[in-house]
Amino acid sequence: MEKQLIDHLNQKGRYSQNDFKLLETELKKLSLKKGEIILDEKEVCSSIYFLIQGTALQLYTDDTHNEMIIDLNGPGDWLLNHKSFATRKPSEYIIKVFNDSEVYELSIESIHGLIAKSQSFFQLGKILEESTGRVEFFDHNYTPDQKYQFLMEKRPNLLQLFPQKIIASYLKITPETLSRVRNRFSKR
Amino acid sequence: MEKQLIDHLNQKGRYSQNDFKLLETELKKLSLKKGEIILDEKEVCSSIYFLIQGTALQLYTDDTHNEMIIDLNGPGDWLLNHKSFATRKPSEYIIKVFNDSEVYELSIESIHGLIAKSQSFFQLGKILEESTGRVEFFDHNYTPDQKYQFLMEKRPNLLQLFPQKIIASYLKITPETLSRVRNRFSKR
DNA sequence: GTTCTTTCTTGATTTCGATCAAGTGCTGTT
DNA sequence: AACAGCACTTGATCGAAATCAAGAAAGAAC
Repeated sequence: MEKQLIDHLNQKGRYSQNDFKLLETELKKLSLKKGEIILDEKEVCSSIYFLIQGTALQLYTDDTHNEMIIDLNGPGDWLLNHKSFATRKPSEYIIKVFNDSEVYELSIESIHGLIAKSQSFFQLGKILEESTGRVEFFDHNYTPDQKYQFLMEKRPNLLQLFPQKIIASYLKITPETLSRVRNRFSKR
Repeated sequence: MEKQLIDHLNQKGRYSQNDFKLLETELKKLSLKKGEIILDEKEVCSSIYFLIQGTALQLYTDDTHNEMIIDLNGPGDWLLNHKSFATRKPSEYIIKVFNDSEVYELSIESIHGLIAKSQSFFQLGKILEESTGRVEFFDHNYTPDQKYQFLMEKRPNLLQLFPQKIIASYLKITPETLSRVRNRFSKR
């Protein structure tokens, strides 16, 4: 099992050596090519994925065929649609990798099995709930500057991982505006 | 137990007569005066509340002391902070009633007890996940007109239950703009 | 009832980000 | 090296919603 996941779990909770052994047998490592889809629209989210390497985005296509990006992810993030996972109903959005990526897949059945064997795995629920990386610019009515600041503070790695037009789309601003924001920030 | 809750549960899942009996013993009925706080900031959300009568709002105060309304609720809605409830960490926002209200309180201990007695109560998890009434204007960059349309379609009752300045705040638009939107819609 | 307060409406003005447009620079391909 | 294609920058213009301002309407208090 990758050190990355071990560190992540140790940081978020308490797991024994035996827990890691149990977990290891359930993980499936997948290598995905740029653009491959992890969870398609209308599909039920029945696994969670730990992003070891690469990048992923979560998006949907609205009525006017715009791709609306609702989350960006980098190494160490969990990929799943909470709502679909919990309700067993079709996902309203797509999760796909943006670059060639490596992920661990952990199915819902595996999770149930693990919990049956060790109570430690109850902690997974909390991790998932916490780790919606997703910054809520959305609740507020933030200005482009505030949104960018937020990203710099909360998820600076994303700024390195994605081109600006993707960042701009995620922030719901135009690439031109993002360019001007960055220009302003660089002069501070 | 109020018919309202029975109907709600029957509509969302399958419960036996006995389930209802079990549930009834765990419910605590509370009468709240206008403005009373159900879940305060920094408090852990350790109960869920079914709003029988009245109205409630969920909000937080940002750095510049504006009250940011993130959800509005009417009779038949569940009140809770999912994230705080799941992670057992302090809530980032407040839930309070807007008018004199009646609610059923169901504690997390009660829920665990109920699930131990009847598997039916697993369904509660799904209900809660589904019933974030919360419309996501936030993911999109909707215009005032689109936001209002959304509300009319998805949660028309809110328009009757709250004054326009509250609605406007929820939609992140000014009361002036809301007034103009309504004027436009009335002429269609 | 009358007054006081708050909500809502309507109009005029301003402002910020989108759009339109052109140019620069980088990367990969042949 | 030359070119094509794409990402990013920079400037000019436009437009929609915020802000500013005043008045009308609806409630609450007396």
